[in-house]
Amino acid sequence: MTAIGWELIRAEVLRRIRAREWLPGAGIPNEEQLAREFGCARATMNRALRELAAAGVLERRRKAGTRVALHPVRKASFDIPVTRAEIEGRGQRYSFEVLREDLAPPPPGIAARLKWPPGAPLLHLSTLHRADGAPFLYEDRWLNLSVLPDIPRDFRQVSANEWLVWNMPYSYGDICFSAEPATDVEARVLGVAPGAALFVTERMTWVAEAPITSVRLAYAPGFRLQTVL
Amino acid sequence: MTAIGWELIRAEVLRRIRAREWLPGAGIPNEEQLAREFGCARATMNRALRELAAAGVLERRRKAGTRVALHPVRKASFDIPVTRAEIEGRGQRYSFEVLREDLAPPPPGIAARLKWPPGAPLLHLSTLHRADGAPFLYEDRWLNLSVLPDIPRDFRQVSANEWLVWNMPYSYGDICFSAEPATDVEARVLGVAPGAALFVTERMTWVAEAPITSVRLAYAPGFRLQTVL
DNA sequence: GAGTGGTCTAGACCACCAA
DNA sequence: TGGTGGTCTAGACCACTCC
Repeated sequence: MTAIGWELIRAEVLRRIRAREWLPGAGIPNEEQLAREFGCARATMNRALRELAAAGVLERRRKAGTRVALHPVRKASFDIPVTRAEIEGRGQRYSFEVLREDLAPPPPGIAARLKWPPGAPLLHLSTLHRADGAPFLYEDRWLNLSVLPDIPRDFRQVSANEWLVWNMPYSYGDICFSAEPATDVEARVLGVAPGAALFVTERMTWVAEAPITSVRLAYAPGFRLQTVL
Repeated sequence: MTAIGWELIRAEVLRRIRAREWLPGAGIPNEEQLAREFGCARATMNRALRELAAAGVLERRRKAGTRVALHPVRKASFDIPVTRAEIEGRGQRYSFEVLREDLAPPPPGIAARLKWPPGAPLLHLSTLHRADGAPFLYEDRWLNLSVLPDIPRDFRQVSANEWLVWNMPYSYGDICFSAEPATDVEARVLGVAPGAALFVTERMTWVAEAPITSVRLAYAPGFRLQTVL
């Protein structure tokens, strides 16, 4: 039973917590003691406990030691695939259609959140993504051309979504999910009644202090975002 | 200047990727070579590259080596707080009200997903959570009493939500987000029009093969789930 | 078969922070 | 100020997988 993998150790620690052998809020032995008990090196014990701390199960502080989290925060995480991959991953045929493409100043709300000077123009793109020909997602996007030098002439061959992933990857931003009634435009494009409940994703993306894009994705009814805890 | 060794290395590797010094799809030097270049131990290099691989920036395979991810998958993650904490965290006053509490067989769909014998009863709880007195969240929950021995007589003093986090933590399950039109019950309870767009969360929770609870959370309009990329 | 990442070890030093 | 976790090292063996 020597040389146990850190994953086995993590599993055993988690078992003790779930089995109430170690109670929420109570401290557990320190790394050195546990390493001796499990017959492994301290670094291996550290790896196992670190992973559990990252998952929110344990709380670790120098000197204070390691304790079972009192208020375990459930952390959910999921992947955000490119729309093409999302649809093709379901075994459906992907297509898209650019509905609008022009230069215009963004509405004040979007300009403010992008910290974009009011009145200055951005590229405004509206795209409908289809799965097996049926409307799947309506994308309303504002693009900052000044940080996108090699931007394509038009986005009719490659969707903006995909182009950005290929050409401006590893940017950062925030994302927000909500349920909203379909606007008239969304209703018409997606083929639903105005006011229908739509799952909406809004993203703002940046690279090095410069705003790249603000996008609103309105999914056709039936869309579900699923993950495991 | 509080950055640690492996974090600095990770940052430099990420910089090279963003700066196109290492191109998507192309391989990068192996751990040993990079460790020599950065003047660190191979274990330190491994830590930095492992973190980037976990973030979806790098793809690593034995023998094949490490390459910059061709299709960087955006991974979003967020915390799911207890409802009380969520409301109090906004500086609002939390209260809740149990609208219904009885024993009944769950509807077939829920029974099937819980792998629960059809016709066998579960505890059915409906709770309205309020923020500053205004309806915030309608919770419709099915609880498996047989794995919850010390369950409270009633849930009027502590919400089921909170009791479960305290007494059955570290369970696992899945979670699903969608936008749905308000049912008649939800509309009446939340004070919105039937069919209004509601953000809905559905969770199934298990402990060691035994279903604990299935819950549907319908948020009042205006709710937004936010996180960073 | 051989090259690469994944992991483990034993020891060491350091940063942090509660006592 | 001492105990604890965070990290680094140098070396080693192993598992996987491409050639």
